[in-house]
Amino acid sequence: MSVSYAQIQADHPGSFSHACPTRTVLDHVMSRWGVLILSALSDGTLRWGQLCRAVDGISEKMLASTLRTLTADSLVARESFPAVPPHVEYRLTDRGRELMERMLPLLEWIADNAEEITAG
Amino acid sequence: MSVSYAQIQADHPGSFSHACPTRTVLDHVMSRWGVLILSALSDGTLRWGQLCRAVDGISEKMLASTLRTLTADSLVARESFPAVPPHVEYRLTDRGRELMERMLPLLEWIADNAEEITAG
DNA sequence: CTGCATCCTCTCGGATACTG
DNA sequence: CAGTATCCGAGAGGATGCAG
Repeated sequence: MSVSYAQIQADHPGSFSHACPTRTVLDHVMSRWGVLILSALSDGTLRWGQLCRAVDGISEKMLASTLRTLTADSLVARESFPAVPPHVEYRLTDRGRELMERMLPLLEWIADNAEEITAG
Repeated sequence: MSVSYAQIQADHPGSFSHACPTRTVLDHVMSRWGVLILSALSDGTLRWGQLCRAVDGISEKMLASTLRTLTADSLVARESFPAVPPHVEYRLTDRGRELMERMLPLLEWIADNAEEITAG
């Protein structure tokens, strides 16, 4: 049996309604930069500078802001190594990896179909 | 073999870079209201008024605007029945259904974990 | 019933400069 | 290297009113 939206709402009454936590998570995870940061980290640990380059076009401000949100949601873990110069690593948590397992098939489909969709 | 972000980018060079069509599709499909409208339609055809009620909290302006975007992307089909009063139906296209097949597992995970994430 | 037009607000997000 | 602080514009998005 494949999952249906009706089934999800039956299992979670009130899901995706206005004030539901799902809306908050949706906003964080499906945000413009959130998706791309999570995707970049899905290939492994990255440092700040590497992330800045991996996520094409992101500003330092949005990188900092989005990383704070994702870290607060325990989807991304931040590890700081006291050293000069500073060294900070970001990686997915187990929860973040679970999320990306479900996100990547979607991204693959988008990569496969984006050209045709925007050509329309 | 499970899909990886690196593999997606290997198959589609330049994917998810700044000016890539994937960015546009991402913005449409993962937009605040786009997800919810597509989800509501994944259970079947709905009329304007039903959609307005199904997507809790949406304004008429954003419903119209988002529907136009999704229709232009051929993810949603609009069918108008000449009658008084007007009768208009919206449903997923085949392309839209393909998309939602990959989106729903993600939404299910979010529904399962949202409470714990926002509690953090 | 199904929208479009207008106005207004507020947040996202870019640019730039600065710090430990 | 890894951020923070500040300013500012553009666009998302809400409320209201009106049209076919």
